Amino acid sequence: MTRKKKKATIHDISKALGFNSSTVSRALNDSPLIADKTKKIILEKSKELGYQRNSLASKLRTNKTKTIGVIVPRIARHFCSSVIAGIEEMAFDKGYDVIICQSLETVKREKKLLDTLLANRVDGVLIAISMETTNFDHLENYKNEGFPLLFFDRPCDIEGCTNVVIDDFKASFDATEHLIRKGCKNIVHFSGPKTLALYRNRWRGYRAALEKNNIPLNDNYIFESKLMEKDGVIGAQKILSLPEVDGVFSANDTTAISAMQYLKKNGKNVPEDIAFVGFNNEPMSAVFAPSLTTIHQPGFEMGRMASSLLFEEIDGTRRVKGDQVKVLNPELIIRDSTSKHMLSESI
Amino acid sequence: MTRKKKKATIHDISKALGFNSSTVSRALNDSPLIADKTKKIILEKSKELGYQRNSLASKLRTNKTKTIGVIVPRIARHFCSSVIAGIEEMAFDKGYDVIICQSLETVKREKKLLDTLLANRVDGVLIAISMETTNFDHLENYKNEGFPLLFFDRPCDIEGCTNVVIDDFKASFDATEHLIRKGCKNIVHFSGPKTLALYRNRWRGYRAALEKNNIPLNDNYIFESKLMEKDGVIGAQKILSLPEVDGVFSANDTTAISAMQYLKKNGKNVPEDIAFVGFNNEPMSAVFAPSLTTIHQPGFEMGRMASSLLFEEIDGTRRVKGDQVKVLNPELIIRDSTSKHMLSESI
DNA sequence: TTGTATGCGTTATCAT
DNA sequence: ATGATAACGCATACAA
Repeated sequence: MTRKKKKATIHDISKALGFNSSTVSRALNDSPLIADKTKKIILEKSKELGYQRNSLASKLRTNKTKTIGVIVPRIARHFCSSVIAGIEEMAFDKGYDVIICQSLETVKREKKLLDTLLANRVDGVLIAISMETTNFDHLENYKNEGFPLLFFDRPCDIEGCTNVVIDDFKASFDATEHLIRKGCKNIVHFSGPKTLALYRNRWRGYRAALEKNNIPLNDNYIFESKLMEKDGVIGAQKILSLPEVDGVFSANDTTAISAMQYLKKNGKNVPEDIAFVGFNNEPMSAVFAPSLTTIHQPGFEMGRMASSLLFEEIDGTRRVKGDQVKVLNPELIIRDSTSKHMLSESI
Repeated sequence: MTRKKKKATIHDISKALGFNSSTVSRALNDSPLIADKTKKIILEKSKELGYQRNSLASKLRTNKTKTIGVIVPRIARHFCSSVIAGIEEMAFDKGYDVIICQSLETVKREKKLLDTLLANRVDGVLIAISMETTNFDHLENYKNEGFPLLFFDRPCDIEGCTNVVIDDFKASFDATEHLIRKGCKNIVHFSGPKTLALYRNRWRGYRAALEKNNIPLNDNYIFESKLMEKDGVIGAQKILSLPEVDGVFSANDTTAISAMQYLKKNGKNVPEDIAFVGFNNEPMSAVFAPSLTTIHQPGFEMGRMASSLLFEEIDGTRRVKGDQVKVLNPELIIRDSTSKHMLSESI
């Protein structure tokens, strides 16, 4: 256990060899100006001395970090980690590093993370805003300064933003109509905070499907929450007091599964008594009994798309004028939680 | 959409106010040397100009980044994200930033990430090595240079390392003995690569439990793989050709669940025909039918412990001489996948 | 309490 | 093809 050694610098290499430090720098950057044999000598010596470039100095000098930041609500969520995988793949191809951060659904952390990323002069940021984020000032400031900031999954309404999202309206419309086709007449909707455009869109899709099928809207059937596990229990309890309810469209899987568990324990059968459709296609949903019909979102694709747009903005190859929206297509995954064989289905 | 503006520096503030830039620097760092009213003026102006400290310059100058790196195999894994939560909490208290990275279980990425972290001069690194990592050279070099590098979950055998782990031997012993008590006589073990000490320990625990209970060891019952989903299917297929098998101890939940699914589809009942114990307590395991008996690891606690030790090493308050191991206690979570009511249980 | 001068390690712009 | 020098933005030792 040696004591912490001082790191070798290009000056150490230059002194050891008699070359000037700028020659060393150029050689280490594989500049075409430097003779091959010189490069070889310098590279060897640098290995010998255990040289490792100080990125801080380099970034400070060049004013480029070749690094982007990503802020997601929670890295553990399947959808988030898919998006991250897509981003990392794209970034790798472009030679960029990625700093992953989680806001844990709080604005406070979101602000702090954004500040830290910018203090570290990342070249751009991709963000899925937190559930608490209703005021966009902290984002708008940076956006107005011309900083490459791009939103995915949860769109942001401020001017001049690029949003990469899935078609939440259509997905929810399809999900709800699927329940209706399965014979459901009294469909509850587990909604997230309607302060988020995302959840407003899902709610609108639900309503549109009911309207189109001449099913009266009932405000008592909209349960708004943060869609945590406990909210599923609360939702299930409310449902038990509404015996006519025969279907649930939940804006995420976690809450749907939690509700199904509670209902099963309390003598309700899924899908026979109540059918369920979730959202997100968490791995858990395929494995729960009954497996959950849900919406699959192309997370990996979204990550690739969002980062590729961000890189265009960073490189200046994309002119950003006014709002831009890229919409990806979600997919309804039909499973057992809606496998009723009811009369209406064959009509 | 304004064009990218140049960021304000302490010099801009100093010029605007007539103070020297070092006064500005001190004021922004809330130095006690600076008069309160001066501080106030400088702070106001800095806000007006939208000043934001350039961390790169600051870090370069001070040779301290107040940042640690964490490398985990996959951020999506429940256990990993629990550890990260613990690390982030501890780091927040100490005023450190955390850079999260995933090796995706490959040495290549692991090396690259470690290099990037060190090029960015993080103050220390916490790592759970990848499954492929059998050669520790890339880690040993840094360790030998006195760099604060600390291992968690998957211990590292190189000299002078601190490892924060759970008692994998005991957990596996308990898991296996639990199966034995439930009447299992022919117990298969799904093992990870035995090149990892972690999986060797789990395998040893399994063997020790069999030996203690006078159950002959059978090498055909050890299925070694990378414990992916597909390995569960392969394992299940092998089991179908071994009709005497009545129990499985799997070194992770994913593989166990995948195997249970396959067996169920092929007419085997769990736990009646074959009982299962997994490892990791993934959320999915509570939700699968039958729910999976498994080992819960205190991830959050491990994260707090590991980071707290790392900070001691960074601060120099901990003398690191020779190997150190911190062992946390896992917990057997008994669920339906081992709920046999067999004769032997009541003996 | 504030100012002056210097350097962290790198790269870019000159010059040779 | 290589060298000399300045500058990126900040923090600190020293001076006043």
